Amino acid sequence: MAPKKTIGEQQLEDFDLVFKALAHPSRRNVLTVLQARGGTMTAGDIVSRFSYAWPTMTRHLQQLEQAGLISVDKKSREQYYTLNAARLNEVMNNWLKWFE
Amino acid sequence: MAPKKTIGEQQLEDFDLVFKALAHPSRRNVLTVLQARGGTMTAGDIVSRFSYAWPTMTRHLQQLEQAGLISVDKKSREQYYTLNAARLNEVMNNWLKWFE
DNA sequence: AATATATTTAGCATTTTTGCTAAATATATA
DNA sequence: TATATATTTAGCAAAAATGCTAAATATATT
Repeated sequence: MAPKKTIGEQQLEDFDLVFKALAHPSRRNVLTVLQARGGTMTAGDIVSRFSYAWPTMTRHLQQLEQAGLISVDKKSREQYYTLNAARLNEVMNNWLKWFE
Repeated sequence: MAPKKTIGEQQLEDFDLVFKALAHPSRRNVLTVLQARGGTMTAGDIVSRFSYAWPTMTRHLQQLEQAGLISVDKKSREQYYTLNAARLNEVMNNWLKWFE
């Protein structure tokens, strides 16, 4: 049978993934670089702006993707990563609601 | 001489400490428990609501304190921890500004 | 003074995260 | 078909985070 998550459980899971993704400064930087450059970049463009080996960045990007903060679109050989700012704001504001 | 941090450097450091503190679900839970119970609790009250050994919770609380998300006031034997919701909202909103 | 209460510090083992290099895959170009 | 380009997967070592127990500290009570 399907996992059947309640809305609260889903939200808890979202908070977990998103806060874990945002825990590393370089992952936060990826998001701001994406935002600053219009929202979409290829993996290679992103890698070239950081001093990480490519596989290291690949993994950071995957974590951001699992959290839903970026999405990928493959075009021929290149991966286009797009910032999901709406999701970022939504999840964070949902969490911050508890502290208003 | 004094470290002389620019405002931007200070903010970067804030983001680092705050996001690191929020990375662990139990630390986030401590904040919501504090909020739900009026904003202030003793260390013992907090410990009793979680299934951690006391030293483990002590360390979580110290991390939250270093991030400025809670503050402590010692009264005789007890430590009163108080949620700093204003700081939480301020730091988070400062960061989220980049993605508006 | 002796004991009880509230909490922290020290030290250690386990798990998770991070970053790297080497190898693999997939698509494009010559 | 051979080679170049873009990127991921596998596997490992080092660093950081997490949780525990035992011991220490500090204050209150008897």
